[in-house]
Amino acid sequence: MARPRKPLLSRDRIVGAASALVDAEGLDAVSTRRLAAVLGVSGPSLYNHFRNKEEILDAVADAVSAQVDLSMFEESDPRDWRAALHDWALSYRAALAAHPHIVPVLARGPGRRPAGLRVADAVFGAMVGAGWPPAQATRIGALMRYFITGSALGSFAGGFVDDETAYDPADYPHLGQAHLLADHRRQVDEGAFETGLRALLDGLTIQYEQYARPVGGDGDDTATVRLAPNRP
Amino acid sequence: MARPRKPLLSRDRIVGAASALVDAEGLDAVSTRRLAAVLGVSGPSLYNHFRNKEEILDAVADAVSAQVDLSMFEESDPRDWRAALHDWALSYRAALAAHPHIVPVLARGPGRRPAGLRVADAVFGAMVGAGWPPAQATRIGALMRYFITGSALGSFAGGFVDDETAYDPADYPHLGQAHLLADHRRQVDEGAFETGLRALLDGLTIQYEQYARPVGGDGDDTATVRLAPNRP
DNA sequence: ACCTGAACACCGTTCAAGT
DNA sequence: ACCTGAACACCGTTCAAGT
Repeated sequence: MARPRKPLLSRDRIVGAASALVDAEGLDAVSTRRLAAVLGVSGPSLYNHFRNKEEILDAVADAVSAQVDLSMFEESDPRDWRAALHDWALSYRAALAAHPHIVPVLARGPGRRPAGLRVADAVFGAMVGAGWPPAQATRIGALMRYFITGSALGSFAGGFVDDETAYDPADYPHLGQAHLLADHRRQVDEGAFETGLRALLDGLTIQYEQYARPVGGDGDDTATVRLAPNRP
Repeated sequence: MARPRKPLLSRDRIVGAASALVDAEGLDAVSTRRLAAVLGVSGPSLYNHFRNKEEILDAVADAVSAQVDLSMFEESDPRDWRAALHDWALSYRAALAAHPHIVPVLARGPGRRPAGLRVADAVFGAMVGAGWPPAQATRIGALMRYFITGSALGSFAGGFVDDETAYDPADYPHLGQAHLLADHRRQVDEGAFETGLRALLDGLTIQYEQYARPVGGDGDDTATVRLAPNRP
């Protein structure tokens, strides 16, 4: 059999199988040959639908970005930038946490991935709409990304080994309980994320009062922006 | 020739060559065979010094962690946790920015890497010494890691493509200038890092007043800790 | 257009053999 | 102890051939 009358493959089928493989066994488990085998075709068939393996993984990453809820940026009062950012961060993190193995691919930046770009666009637009100067809105999009992808990638607690003898008190005087972290992995990571997110939003609130005036307060929908020096 | 009277290889030589290869050509360029060729030996020789390729890359990552300055945690007044955290974050980011390709390996967590553990130990010890409750000190270590590694990994600006046609205004109404980001890559990333770091420290300062009282104010060097609920 | 098998230039790792 | 070549079981990708 050379070409079937109905195509065996589609971009969506390939992305679906690749996602499942990434979730189940990690990035390293994805080879074009294994992926093709799962799909019941031979390895080179994939190249009729994607230029190379990287493009397949990019599509998997973009499918995760597509899961991020952006509705809070449309619905809410533009003055509620803080609440919107908070809810978006939770949704973003939840999407990444559900597919941790693809995060390194996603963290490289939006590039040309449509869903990733929609996320960047929505955040930037909402912050500008809330009265942030564009340069600051760009920075907010970037720094939130740093924090969220960093938290999804690192799994601080999971990075420690569950082995009491691994952390000699003579070498690391304060890490006596570190081996316990592996157990409490989820709690520690979620606690750190919550604490960090709250700190970030509190800190940005302080900066907001220096950089901008909110928009739309009295039916005036143009941003009244006051530029302030970068360091107060 | 089978075994030379003086060893051709050492762990340090291997790590040095691997670091250079990672910096020059990225993670994917490091294969055991290429690395061995650079070192003038055959591929399997490396296995006399490291168990596998992953261990070599872990050692490269740890060499980067070893560059992080930790002196601010020893020298400073324990009450200056904020200044110490700030300076440490800059030093950490600088170390990662100098070797961006190894960041994905480093971001997986300290594991058993000695230098990475020294970093975690120093931060945790300093925060507890400054009066933070241990659970909060753990979270601070984690969230700072999230932010710093996320910023070193993502290069938000570098993630955009320098191509005016890539970001159609119909699809992404707010990304009209996005293709310019590639040019200003360093500025945007550094600006976002500074803004985020300041926000994080401002936010933590607010939380500090709820969680703890500073230590050593009147020659009393035990922490007086008041536990507060996680959400105020 | 879409799939195939064969082929090319690679991989990481094991292992017996050498000194 | 430390290096070697041979070998095994893989890779990603190209390409001519088939329908």
